[in-house]
Amino acid sequence: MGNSKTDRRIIRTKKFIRDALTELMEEKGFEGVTVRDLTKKADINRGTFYLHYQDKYDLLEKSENEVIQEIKEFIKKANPNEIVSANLKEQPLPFIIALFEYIQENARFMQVMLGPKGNPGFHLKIKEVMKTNMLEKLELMDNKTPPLVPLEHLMSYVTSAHLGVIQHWLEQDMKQSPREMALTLASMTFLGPAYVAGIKRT
Amino acid sequence: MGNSKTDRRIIRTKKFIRDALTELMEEKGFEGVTVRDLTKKADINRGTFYLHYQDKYDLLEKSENEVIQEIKEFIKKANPNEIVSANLKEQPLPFIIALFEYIQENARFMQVMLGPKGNPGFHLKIKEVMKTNMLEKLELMDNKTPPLVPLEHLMSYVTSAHLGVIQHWLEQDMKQSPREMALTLASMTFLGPAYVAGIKRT
DNA sequence: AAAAATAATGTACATGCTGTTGATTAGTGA
DNA sequence: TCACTAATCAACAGCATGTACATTATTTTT
Repeated sequence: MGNSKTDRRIIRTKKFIRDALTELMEEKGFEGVTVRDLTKKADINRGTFYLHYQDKYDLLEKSENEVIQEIKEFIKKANPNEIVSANLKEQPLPFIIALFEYIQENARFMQVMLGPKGNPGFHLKIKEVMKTNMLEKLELMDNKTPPLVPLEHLMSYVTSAHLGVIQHWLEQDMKQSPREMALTLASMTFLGPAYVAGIKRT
Repeated sequence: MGNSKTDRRIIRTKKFIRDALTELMEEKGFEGVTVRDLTKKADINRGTFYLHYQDKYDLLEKSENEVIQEIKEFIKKANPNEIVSANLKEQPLPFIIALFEYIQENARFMQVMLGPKGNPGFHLKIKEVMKTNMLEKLELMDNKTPPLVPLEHLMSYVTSAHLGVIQHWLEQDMKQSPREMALTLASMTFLGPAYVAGIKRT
C-alpha cells in the first residue's frame, strides 16, 4: 500500500471529491452526477479530478471498496460457536452490534449507496462478504445436521434478508438501536420469519 | 386506458425500443445506454424515440411498471389460509409456482433489471408489491399470535430474502424448476434459515 | 379505393459533458 | 531555501442531448 506518505493536498482533494459524491448522489443519483458537478461542489478544478480518478465510475468503485474493506474487518472478529450460544440466551451478537454501529457512523454514505439511487453492484459486494463469512462460520460450527435446501439458495436468502433489513433501518433514519437491530435479525434467522410473524405451526 | 386502438406503427416501434433496451442494458448497463444506441439497435430514427418517451429514464420506468402490473395480477390470486396448510403438507404454493414461471418466461428482462447493472428502484417496486400482499394475507389468516419483532422489519426481511433468492436463481440460469424454487422458499420462511441450515436449536 | 390523419424520417442546431494536453502557479516535504 | 509535484487555467475535438421543421410513408377512416 502507499508506502510513502501521501501529500496533504491529495488527501484533502480526495476527501472533497468523495464528500461531493455522497451529496450529489443524494440529489440526483449516480447517473445524474457529472464530473463537472463533482468538481464544482468540491471546489476544485475539473482537471484535478482526472489526476486521481479515471472517471466517475472509478471514483464510485474506489469509494465502495474502502467501505467493503472496513466491513470485512468487523466481520472477521465473529466467533462461530458464540453465534449459537448467544442466540439461545436471546443475546445479540457483539460483532453484529459493532457492524450496525459502523453503519450508523457512515450513515449518509451507506444510505445513498443502498438506497434507490444507489448501485446494485455495491449490494452484491456486501452480500458476497456476508456469504463468505457465513459459510466459514457454518463450517466451523459444532452441532449441525445437513442442510435441507441447496446452500447457495440459503445464502442468497439470508444475506439478502439481512441487507434488506439494514436498508430499511437506514431509510427509517435508524430509529432502533444497533443492539435492538441485532436482536431482531437474530430472532428472524434463528426462529424463522413465519414463527416470528405469529403464524402457528401445529 | 388507451380507449382508441393504438396505431400499429406505434406498437411496432415501442416493441423495437424495449427489446433494444434489454439487449443494450445487458451489454452496458442502463447508465451506458444512450438514446442513440437504442434507436440504432431498434433501427428507427432518433427523433422517433422522443415521440414516445421523454428520455431513457421514462422508457425504463414505463417498462418496469408493465412488469410490476403483471406481477400484481399473479399475486392477487393467492389464498391466505391455503398458505399455511399447503406448507404443512410440504406442498409448494400454486401462485408462487406461477410467479416463478412468469419470471422464467421474461427471464432476459428480469435478469438484466435485477442484475448488477439493473435498477435499484425496480427492486423496491417489487418488494413493495410483495409486502402489500403479505400484509393483506397475514391479516386474513386464522390461527396467529402477535409478531415478536416489528412488522416493518419482518417485511423487509422476508421480501428481501425472497427477491434475493429469485435474483440468484436467475443468475444461475434457472437450473431449478419453478416448483423446486417455490418449495425451497417455503421451507426457509416457515422452518427458518437456521433450522434449514442444520444448526440445531437445543 | 381515395382522402384525411398521423407516425416516422432526415437534417440541422445550440448546448453541455467528456477526457486530454501543455503551460503556469502554488503548496509541500526535506 | 529548493526541488518536487499537485492544482489551476484555457483550449480542443468528440459525442450525446433535446428540439424543430419540412418531408415522406403508413395507417385508419370514410
